[in-house]
Amino acid sequence: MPAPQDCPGCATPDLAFAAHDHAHCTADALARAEALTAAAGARLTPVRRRVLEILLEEHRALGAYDVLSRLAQDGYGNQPPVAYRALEFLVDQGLAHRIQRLNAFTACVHPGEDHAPAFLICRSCHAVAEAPAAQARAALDSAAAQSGFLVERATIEALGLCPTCRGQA
Amino acid sequence: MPAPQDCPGCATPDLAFAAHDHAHCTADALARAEALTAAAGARLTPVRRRVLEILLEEHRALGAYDVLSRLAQDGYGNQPPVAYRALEFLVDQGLAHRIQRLNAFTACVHPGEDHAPAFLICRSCHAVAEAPAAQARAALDSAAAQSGFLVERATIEALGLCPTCRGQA
DNA sequence: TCTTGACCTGTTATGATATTACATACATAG
DNA sequence: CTATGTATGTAATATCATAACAGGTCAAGA
Repeated sequence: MPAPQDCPGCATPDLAFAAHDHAHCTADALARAEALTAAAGARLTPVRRRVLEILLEEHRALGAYDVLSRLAQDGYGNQPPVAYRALEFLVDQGLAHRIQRLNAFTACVHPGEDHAPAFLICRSCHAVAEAPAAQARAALDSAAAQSGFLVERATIEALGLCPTCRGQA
Repeated sequence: MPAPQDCPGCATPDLAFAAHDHAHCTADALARAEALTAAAGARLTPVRRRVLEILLEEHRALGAYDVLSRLAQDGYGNQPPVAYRALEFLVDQGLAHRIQRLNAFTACVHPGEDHAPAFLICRSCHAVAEAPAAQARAALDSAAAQSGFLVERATIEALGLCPTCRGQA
């Protein structure tokens, strides 16, 4: 088995959007997933493994219900928790990412001004502040440019503790 | 009316989480909203104005249904589109932000490694790449630190065009 | 004045995403 | 072999979001 860096695939930023031996990356990733879960004392069961395969097969983000319908085709349970639980496991194990939203709105504190906001969301009191993120945005633009990707809109959110709640903890 | 920078409130990053004359910021923001919508030839109708007030009153992000239930208390319609439409208007006018996520999952391309991913999501072909965003993350951390906010988890997403789709456009 | 057309609001219905609660199966330590 | 913890299956329901259409308001122009 080649070392990870030998795989000329998805994990290499410049090649992420380019054609590459995707089957190779997939096999490689599955093998590493087996090793990592074993090392963590967790079990990469058939459903979980299949969900990871499904995610790896696609070069895009899948909704939980997309995953679920593919699982159902393979004879697994087709109720939402089946997919959500396997996905949660993979995220916990660092094998997948959840691209998430808050489903919420805040008033803009800089209306009428051109600005690149980042949102600081306190997980304790749920306060939200809008911080200036021009630098972070610039860094993102330049990282994207490495892959030839053109950023049109960016979402930068931080979940953590506000000063007040930090003081109380 | 004081100039915006005279308002010692929400819009000042260092003070965003600190105690301040919030009523002042609110009044100020509403006045500016009136001016901005008028200048844009748009109408800040009672529902829309009320929704902005509701968002401004809270120092946190509200779900559309939260907004809706407060609207209903004031005698406005209590069907989801009432809130969604007003919120959409405010976002279009730059008076509010929508904090959103994709509700989707991708396989991690760097499992087992400590990394700060940014997601590059092509709006045309829906491909998703995971780009290294250590710099953007560092910039975010430092912007947050200005307000005394401690970042635990960050979500950095870019919506735009991948190289392939750019070529086709 | 009347009409027209643009835009705003309300309502019904439905789609899409996510979780709770509980029942069953299964692996493995003792 | 059995008890325990963990994984999976299922039903029901909660939460978030949009499509489609009906009616109201208001201002510009005939």
